[in-house]
Amino acid sequence: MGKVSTRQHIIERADQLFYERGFEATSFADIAQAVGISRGNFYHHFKKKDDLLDAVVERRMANTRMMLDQWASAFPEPKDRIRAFIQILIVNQAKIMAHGCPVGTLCAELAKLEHVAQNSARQIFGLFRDWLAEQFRSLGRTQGAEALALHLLGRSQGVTALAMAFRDPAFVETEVAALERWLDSIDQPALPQDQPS
Amino acid sequence: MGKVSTRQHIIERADQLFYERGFEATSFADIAQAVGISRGNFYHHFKKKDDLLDAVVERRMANTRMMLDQWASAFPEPKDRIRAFIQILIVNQAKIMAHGCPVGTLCAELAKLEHVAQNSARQIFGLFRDWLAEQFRSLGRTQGAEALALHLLGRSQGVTALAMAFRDPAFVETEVAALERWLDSIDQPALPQDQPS
DNA sequence: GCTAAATTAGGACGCTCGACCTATTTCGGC
DNA sequence: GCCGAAATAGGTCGAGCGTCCTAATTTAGC
Repeated sequence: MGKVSTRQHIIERADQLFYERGFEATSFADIAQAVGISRGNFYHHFKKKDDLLDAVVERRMANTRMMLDQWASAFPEPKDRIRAFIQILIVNQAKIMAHGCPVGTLCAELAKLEHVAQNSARQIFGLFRDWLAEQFRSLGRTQGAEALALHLLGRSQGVTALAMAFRDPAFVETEVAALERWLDSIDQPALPQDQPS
Repeated sequence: MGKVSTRQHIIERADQLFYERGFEATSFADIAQAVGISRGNFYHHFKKKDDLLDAVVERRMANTRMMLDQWASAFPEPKDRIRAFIQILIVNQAKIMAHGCPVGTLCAELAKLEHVAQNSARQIFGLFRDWLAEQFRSLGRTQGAEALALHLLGRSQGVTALAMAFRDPAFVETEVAALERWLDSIDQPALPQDQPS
């Protein structure tokens, strides 16, 4: 039936704990206890803690891709798709105020540890950046699409950082409203009849 | 004599290492080695690691106050003061790309550890918020001064987050330029006549 | 149904950590 | 110059960590 493999179960719980407590602060014993298996069993699935981290990052990549695809199929309009991205700040507001952005905080931690996996973690941001850039391109902003994507990504990261520090729901809502106004104000240039290069 | 007390020396090095490597990842042995003292000597100055963290946060608070005061005395115009804040992103660009914002990353780490000192760390953000709000008030924005301050603080945090992840100097410079344009666009309402002062 | 492989359990290791302790040295007030 | 306090050095302890190991159990192929 709904039996998920132990390996998958480990990855899911590790994903959650890495998010809530951080990578270094989460021990194998913590995860084993959360999954309900022995510590020894652990090492049959993941020899090194870094292997587990790789699997978690891979899972987050896959989940992110799924989410982006889902938005793309749910919303035909690029602006609605971008709005869905902005709305994560509201949908996950409680978690964000408690533990920040899963991607941003992981990248920050790995950067401080000078961990090899920080390149992989950065790629999750890359997924959002590229997807957002594509939406802005669909809006006709073929020129600075990537800059717009990075701008929005950065704004979103800033909201999560202060949300975590101040834990003020009103701030999050104010900033989300500002982001949506910013999005609305983006001009959707009429397509020129011929491309004057 | 430039002789600084051992205690002060410890705090300075700990401040630096907490920033570069993170609080938990920095051990007493690391700091002792950096200072050039024995581990035993350490415990004469700080009984608990949390005591040292408190001292580091206090130091950062004091340094922040000094920096803000310095800006206030160097720039009579509120907009120039705010511009000085924005320019930290350029002045500390290299450090920020390597280790992020000292305040933001510390708050994030302490939040994940559910550490008692996260309230103290948050106060450093509070210093910036209040100081920025005062500048916006001086600009005539008495109404939404704090919201403007938090907006700017958040924008700055977002830049540091992506700067750390992507390590792209061009992104930082683009966003700083955007922030300065945003600042310039803030309307400075004409003072009403009945404001003699 | 047998057997080899996959899975699980749990102990053991070497190490590092924060914390504590006891000596020894340095220093300042009188 | 004496002496008590401050400062420094370095050892030790228990706990927790990632890692590894061996043994028991379950599973799957033929």
